[in-house]
Amino acid sequence: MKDQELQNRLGAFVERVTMQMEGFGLPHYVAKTFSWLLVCDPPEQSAEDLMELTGASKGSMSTATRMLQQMHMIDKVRPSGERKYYWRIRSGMWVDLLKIRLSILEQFSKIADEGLELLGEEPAGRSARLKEMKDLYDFMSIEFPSVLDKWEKKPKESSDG
Amino acid sequence: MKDQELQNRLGAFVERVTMQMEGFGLPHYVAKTFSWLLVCDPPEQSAEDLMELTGASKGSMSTATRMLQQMHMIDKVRPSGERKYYWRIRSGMWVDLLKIRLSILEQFSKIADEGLELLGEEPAGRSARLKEMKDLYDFMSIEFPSVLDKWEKKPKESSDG
DNA sequence: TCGAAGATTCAGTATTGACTGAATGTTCAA
DNA sequence: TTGAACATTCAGTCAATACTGAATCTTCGA
Repeated sequence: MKDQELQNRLGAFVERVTMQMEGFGLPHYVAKTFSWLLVCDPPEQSAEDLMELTGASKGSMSTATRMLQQMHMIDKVRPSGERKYYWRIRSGMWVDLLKIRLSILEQFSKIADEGLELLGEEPAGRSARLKEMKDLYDFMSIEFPSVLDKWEKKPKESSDG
Repeated sequence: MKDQELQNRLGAFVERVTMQMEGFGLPHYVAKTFSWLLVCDPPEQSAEDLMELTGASKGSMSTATRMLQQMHMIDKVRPSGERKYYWRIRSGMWVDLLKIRLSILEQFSKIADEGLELLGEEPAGRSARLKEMKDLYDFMSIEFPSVLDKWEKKPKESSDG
């Protein structure tokens, strides 16, 4: 496959990843920037490179890289002797992303508690909806982190497989 | 606690739940409508009731209830002999909500596959980022559903606890 | 079939948020 | 300390989405 053809096909692929990441609440260009960083060569790209790949403006790119960095999804690096910064996907970021999303489960349990406290003197039937919510999220707050734990303790296969 | 005071406190509680649900991508009034349905008395409320509780317009309420129904979060009921419809939280909806969100995990795995296919002839190092993504989501696509399964098979405690 | 209660639609308006790029700030080699 | 390279900020513009409510449609008892 020629370089240009690969780049075109990757462009279509990047669109799909971008849509998926938008579902996580990322703005379009932030998602697109991240998606290009997933497949670009080399893995390190400057702001200028990313502007060309995504078509975003200087300002958008500054925002995009900052947001992705704050979400621990990409790292900023500066090779010694260079004036530019480069950005690359942060190793292990997918697990971190899952952890953050799973921590929301505990929020749900806590919020349900607050509601149950307020309804304490009301007839028990009125609390049934919140109780159902709390029971599930309590359970998941224990089970999901233990799955992540299992993943992190899992021996990784070598990359020649 | 007086009725009015309880209602005021529930109002503040509903605000919190609303914010949380907005994080799921629900528009404000949709989230607010859902949140009131979690704690209202009785659990069944008409569109008119919900308009008063949330302050939303007729049109917004029509949209909100339709969306929540399509997401299987609430049910529409009409008591025999009445002209009005009533809405109530759907029993078991929290598990369904989780299932939908977890099905996204499989999407990630599939998307990573597409990318890996495209990069097939490239040096192996270039695929490392997608490989890391795929491995994690493959694992979670198996583990998370089995947690849900465990929940559904779990004997439920009686409600007098 | 009629009409009143109730539900839905949708064109118009308001609001929010994304995006740009010129101005400004920062860094560092010389 | 200077200025060239690069990064960031933010006021202004544009686009997308939420929300309203009058008009329209549906339902069902009489």
